[in-house]
Amino acid sequence: MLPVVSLWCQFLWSIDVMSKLSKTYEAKDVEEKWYQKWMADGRFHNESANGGDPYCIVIPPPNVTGILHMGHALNNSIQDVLTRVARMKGKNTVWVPGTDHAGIATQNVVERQLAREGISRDDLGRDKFIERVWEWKEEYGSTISNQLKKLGASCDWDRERFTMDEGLSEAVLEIFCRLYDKKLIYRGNRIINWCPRCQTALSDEESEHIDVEGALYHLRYAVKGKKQKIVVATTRPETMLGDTAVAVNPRDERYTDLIGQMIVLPITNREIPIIADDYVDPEFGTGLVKVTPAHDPNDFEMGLRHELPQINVMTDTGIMNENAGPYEGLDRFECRKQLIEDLKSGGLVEKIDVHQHAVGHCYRCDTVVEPRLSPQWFVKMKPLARPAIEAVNDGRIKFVPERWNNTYMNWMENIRDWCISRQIWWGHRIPIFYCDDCNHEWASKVGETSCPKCSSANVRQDEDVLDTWFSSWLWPFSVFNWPADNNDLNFYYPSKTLVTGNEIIFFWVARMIMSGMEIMGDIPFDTVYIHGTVRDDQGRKMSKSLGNSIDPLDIIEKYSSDALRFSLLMITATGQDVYINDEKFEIGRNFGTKIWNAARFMEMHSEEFDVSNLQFSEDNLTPDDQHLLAKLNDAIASVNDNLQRYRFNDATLALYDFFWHSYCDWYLEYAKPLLYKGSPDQKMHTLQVMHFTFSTAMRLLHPFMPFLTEELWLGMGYNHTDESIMNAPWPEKAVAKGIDQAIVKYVDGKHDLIRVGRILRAEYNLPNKQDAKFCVRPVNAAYAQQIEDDKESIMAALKAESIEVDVAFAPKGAMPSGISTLGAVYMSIEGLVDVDAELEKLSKELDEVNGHLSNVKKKLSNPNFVNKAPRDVVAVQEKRQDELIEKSEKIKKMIEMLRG
RNA sequence: GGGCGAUUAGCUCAGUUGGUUAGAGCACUACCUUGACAUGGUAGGGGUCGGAGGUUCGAAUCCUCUAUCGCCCA
Repeated sequence: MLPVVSLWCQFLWSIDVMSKLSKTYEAKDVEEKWYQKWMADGRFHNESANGGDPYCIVIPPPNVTGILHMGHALNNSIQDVLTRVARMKGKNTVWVPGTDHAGIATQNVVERQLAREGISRDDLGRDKFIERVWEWKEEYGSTISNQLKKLGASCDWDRERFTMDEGLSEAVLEIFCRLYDKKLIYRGNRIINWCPRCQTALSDEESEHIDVEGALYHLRYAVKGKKQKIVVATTRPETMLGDTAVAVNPRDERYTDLIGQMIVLPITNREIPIIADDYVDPEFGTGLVKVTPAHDPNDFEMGLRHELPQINVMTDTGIMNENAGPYEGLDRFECRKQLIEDLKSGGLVEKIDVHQHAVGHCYRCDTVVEPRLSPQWFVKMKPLARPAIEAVNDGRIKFVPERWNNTYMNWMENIRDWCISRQIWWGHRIPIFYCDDCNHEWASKVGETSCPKCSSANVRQDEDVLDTWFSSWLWPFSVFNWPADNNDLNFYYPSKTLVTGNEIIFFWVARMIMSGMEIMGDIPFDTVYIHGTVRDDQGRKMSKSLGNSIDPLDIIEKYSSDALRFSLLMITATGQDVYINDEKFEIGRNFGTKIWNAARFMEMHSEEFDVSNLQFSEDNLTPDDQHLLAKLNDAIASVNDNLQRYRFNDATLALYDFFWHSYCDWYLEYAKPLLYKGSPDQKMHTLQVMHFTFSTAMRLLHPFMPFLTEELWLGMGYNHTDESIMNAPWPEKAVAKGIDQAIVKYVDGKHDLIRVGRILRAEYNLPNKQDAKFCVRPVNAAYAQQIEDDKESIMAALKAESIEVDVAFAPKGAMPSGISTLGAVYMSIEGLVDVDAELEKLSKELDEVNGHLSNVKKKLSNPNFVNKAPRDVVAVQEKRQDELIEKSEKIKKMIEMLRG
């Protein structure tokens, strides 16, 4: 037993000596460790007093009841990238987090909790109930914030806000009173969307229209005093109990003689008039519509025009009331069934058609919404919309992608008043007071006990609370303690970019722009980046009921937070919906592993190396050094450019490609012989280039993979300059000089040459261990010299025993060969060359080249092309023609040699 | 009914102002456990860009029509 253990320990020890970095990357420990450290060091926090260039993002506050889903993960990964980049650029950066109180949702949660205890909120009473909600909030309300921390979100948690906290409540009351006094908030008896389950009004936006297969019922109504029956079509027959007219279009000649006659309603036998109104669409149904002013918004308007009575036939729980006659007490859908049965037996149903239509559903509980006549509070939107439309029209605020402008404009230009009162208890209570003695009504931010008009103590506050969005539309300035005049607000407002999904453009984005313009007189943010919706791999929205959601926390557990972030950003094309499955996250994990192992490799060779000196001499740069540094500069340019355009997928792709291919596949392999067998000077120089490049790449990658990069920043010792990579300088422009583009081009050619050589090896199934001899016939003397100078590294890449470089090289016998941009490559192998296979390969290649060539020739011989195409396009084709001719000639010569 | 988006390799998606015979990742095939990495390496097969028409010297890219799917609004 013992010897085995000791051997094992020895083995572990030897690995330990090789590298301080562990063999595998333990994401879980690393991520937890660094987040705690960043928090403890206060790295997410900033203050206006520190001055500088402000950069502020406000988080779209998730519901306090929420748990992190993939949409949040994407949304916050994007914000974190923007925030971390700004911070590294040295801006005074603040990302304000927080949650909203989600009135209906939270109330539902707590009511369910009470139900389990066998009590209702009414048993408890308003004050006690609110206490319970606060208790719930204290216990569970920080769930989503904690989950955001696992994601690595660098929010300024010292500034975390809640829409019901004192400061934000103050802002809500202040705004309400201001708008009330400006007559922009009013009370009206109108048709609103009523949720019979939540027993509250909803705004138009909160009623989600879902296409359902319903029925169009054709009902027969009797004309008074005649045997004639007319037919009306309706999707909600139960509302006929509240009909107060039947309407036709005045231009509909079929029914001209009916106008002014009376109808006797079935069941209730009430008499109602036939009226003429332009609203009626003669094409729909029979061209006759029943009018129910208390249960339909259009009928309501019609009712006002014709002074029709309004008969409400339901209670607020969706049960038929005393106006429903025999159906009193029945549920609305039960009533519908029963009523149709009764009408059928009376021969009063002409037909029932299958009918596709959109039915409003409560966005919180999915219950079918009932349009209902009810006194509610509204915000008058048209005056608020005007400046908000302007702000987008003149470009002060821009949407990315631009097409959302249209969606925004369309909604804003047809905006309707916003119903803000909710018949629930959890929320900001409407600050309106009524005097029961003199009927005075007024708004006040403080609790009132006497009437300012008649001094009566008989006053009471409105029972309703405000829509949750009435607090979140103030978010960009209320989080900075508006209305109190303060430095933070002056400094950080307006914020920079709002990052959100398209589903809350109306709910939230548009309203924030309106409140910003109205209250602050300035835009709340200058850019609105709308990202796509995260769906499952069948394109379905992720939802609990479908059971198709992927929990980001599971992904973090399985692959790491860095992997989650990087993968999400890499597969999310700008503004397009993103389809995910578990496997997608392997991209990020594998990339992280690749980086980790590259770091271990460097570290193994850096024992004698001082990372505090990364200054390499520009005169000593080898062609491969220059190539790597050129690619690094390209990556920096690409990442910056794509970030600016919100093309996160292209930014991550540039990082991925640079690191995996330029750094690992080419440079690291190039460096191996130098590090293992080179002179101390060569080794020193190579490590300088490697560490310089790696440390720059880590900084460029940090906003996307914050944890891994921080771990390596420390692990590699780069923290001697900046303690945390979070505060290290962001690579904004080219970082390396001394690069000759001709040499970069040569290295591209060298890579091509190596590729051609490898193909030759593969074609002859040469085992890895078997060395091969190569001959190269360069296209010119300059390349010949460069290849000669570079022979060692090319030989290593090709596992070649020797390389003969000769501009006049002619194979003595049959040799496998290929064409690279630097010149022809021949492989000398022992034994038989498969001449037929070589000939076939070469003739295939010749066909391909000739195919290209004939295309190019066709273009160039077309006078229209030569005359009309831009000169540089023609020049490209001409150059290409020359190259193709040359290549074609070469292949022909090779074929001849093989045959000869 | 109005608006928007999608349709490109077996799968998931890029392709930015029209200009080399269309790219990536995954999956697949062959070879490779070489002293960073098999969560890896090397090489390879695979699509003519939903369909039709048009504009143009030239179209995956622009226009029209059309089909299918999805989203938003009424």
